Amino acid sequence: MSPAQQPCVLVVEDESAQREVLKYNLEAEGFRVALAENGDEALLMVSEEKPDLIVLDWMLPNVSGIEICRRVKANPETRSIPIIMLSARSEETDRVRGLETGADDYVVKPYSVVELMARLRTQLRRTRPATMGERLIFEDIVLDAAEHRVFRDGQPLKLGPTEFRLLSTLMEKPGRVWTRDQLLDRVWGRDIYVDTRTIDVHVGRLRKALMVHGGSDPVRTVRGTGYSLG
Amino acid sequence: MSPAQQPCVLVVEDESAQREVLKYNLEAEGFRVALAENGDEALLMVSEEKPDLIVLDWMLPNVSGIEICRRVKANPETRSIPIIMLSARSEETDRVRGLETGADDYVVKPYSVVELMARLRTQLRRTRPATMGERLIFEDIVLDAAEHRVFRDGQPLKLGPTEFRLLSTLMEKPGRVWTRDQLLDRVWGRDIYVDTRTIDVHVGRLRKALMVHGGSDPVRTVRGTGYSLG
DNA sequence: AATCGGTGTGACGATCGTGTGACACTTTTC
DNA sequence: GAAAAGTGTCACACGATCGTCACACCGATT
Repeated sequence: MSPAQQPCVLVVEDESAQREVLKYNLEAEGFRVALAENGDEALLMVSEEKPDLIVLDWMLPNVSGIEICRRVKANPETRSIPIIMLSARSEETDRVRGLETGADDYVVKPYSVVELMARLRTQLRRTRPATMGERLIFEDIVLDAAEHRVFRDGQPLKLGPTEFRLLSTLMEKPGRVWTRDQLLDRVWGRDIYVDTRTIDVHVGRLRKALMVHGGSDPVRTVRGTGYSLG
Repeated sequence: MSPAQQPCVLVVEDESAQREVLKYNLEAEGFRVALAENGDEALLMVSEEKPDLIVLDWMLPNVSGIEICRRVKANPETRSIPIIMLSARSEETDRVRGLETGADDYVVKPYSVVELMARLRTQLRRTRPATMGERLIFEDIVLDAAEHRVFRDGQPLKLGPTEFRLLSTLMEKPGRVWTRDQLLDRVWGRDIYVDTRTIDVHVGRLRKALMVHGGSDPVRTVRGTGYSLG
C-alpha cells in the first residue's frame, strides 16, 4: 500500500451532490478518487482499494461514520490510513467524540474547499512523505498523469483514453494482479455494464501500443484471474 | 468570474470566524484566497501556493506570526512576498517589532475592512508588476499579462478577452491537460453555465489566432478529456 | 439608429474510439 | 487424446467526440 504512486482518496458521503463536489475538487488537485455512498460500500472499498486517505461524512445511513471510523482504526492493516471527518454539527462534544474514535482531523460543514485540501495535504504528508508524484514509472515506461502522456524508453506512445486509464491503473501497483471486475470498476466505471471480454481486447491493444517500438511485453496474464504489470 | 491571473492572498489566522470574514471580503474584491490556521499550514501553503501576498495574524498556536514572517523573509524564494501583520495589540513596540522582522505593513485589530483592502492593494501594486513576472512564455509564444498582449515569434496577435484568458490558463502550466470543467472554472467562472462545447469553439478561435502568421498548432487535443499546450 | 467586435449555440460532417462476435489458439481438465 | 475453458486477435459497425461554420444575440461605440 505504500509503494503506490498516486494518492487515492476515498470519499464516503451519502449525498450525491456533495460527492461530486469533492470528487471534482480532489481530481483537480491530482488525486485519484474512490466513492462510497454508504457504510457497507465504504468498508468494502477500504479493504479493496486501500486508499491513502478517507474523507468521511459523519451522518450515514445504516452504518454511521463513527462506526466506520472505529472499524478502520481497529483493523491493524488499515489503522494507519488517515481519516478526515466531515460533519454538519459544530458542537464541541461531537468534535471530541470524532477524534476519540480515531479520526485524524475534523472539518465542519459548510467547509472551505481550500481549507479541506490543505488539511488533506497535511494528513497525507504525515503518512506519505514522498512527493505527490503525478508520474508513474515502471521499468522503462513513464506515465505522466497530469500531461496525459506515456513514454517508453523515452519515446512517446499514442494511447486511446481507455488504454491510458487501463495502463494507469496497472502501473499504480506494479505486480498486483487485478481481476477483470476490478478493472471494470476502475477503468470503465462502477455502473457500466460491459462484457468482461472487452477487457481482453483492450489489453491486447495496450500491449500492441506498448510494443510499437520494440521491447518485451510488460503485461502479465494471470490465467483464471486477470492481469498485472510485470 | 475567476480569471486565471487573479492575485492570490494567503490568510493565516487561527480563529475561524475571522478567517471567514477575511475570505469573504477578499473574494468579493476579486482575489483568490488560500487559508491557513496555524504556522505549519501557513509555511506549507506559502511554498505550495506561492501567494502574492500574506495576511498574517500575530498570535498563532505553536509557531507565532513573527516566526513565520521571519522565515518567509529569510527564504530568498519567498522574500519578495509582501506581508501584512494583523494584531490585537496597538503598542508601538509591537509595531516596531513587527516591521523589524520584515513585515511590510501592520494593521491593528479591530481593523476597517476598507482600510485593510486599501493597504493590501498598495502592497500588491508595489510588488506585482516588478517581481511576479506576469510574462508567460511557451516556445515562441509570449504572453504579457500586464500589457494584456500576446506575441508569437515577435509579432503581435489579436485575441479576444476569452481567448486571452484561455491561452493564459493553458500557458500557466504548459503540458498539463485541462479538463473542460476546469477550463470553465478558470476562464468563464465557477457559477456561469455555458455548454462545454463552447470551449471547443473558443479553442478553435484561439488556434486560428495563434496561427495567422503561420507556425504549427501549439494546442493539443486530448480526446475524451480536454486540451493542453504542447 | 446603425455598426461592430465579441460571444454562445445548434447543426453537420469527419474522425476516432469502442464494444461485440467470430474464430484460432493455448492451457487445463477429464 | 478429447473436451472444455480461457485467452489473443481480427474486422466491422455503431456511437461518441471534435472541428468548423453560420447565425443570433448583446453591449459598447459612434
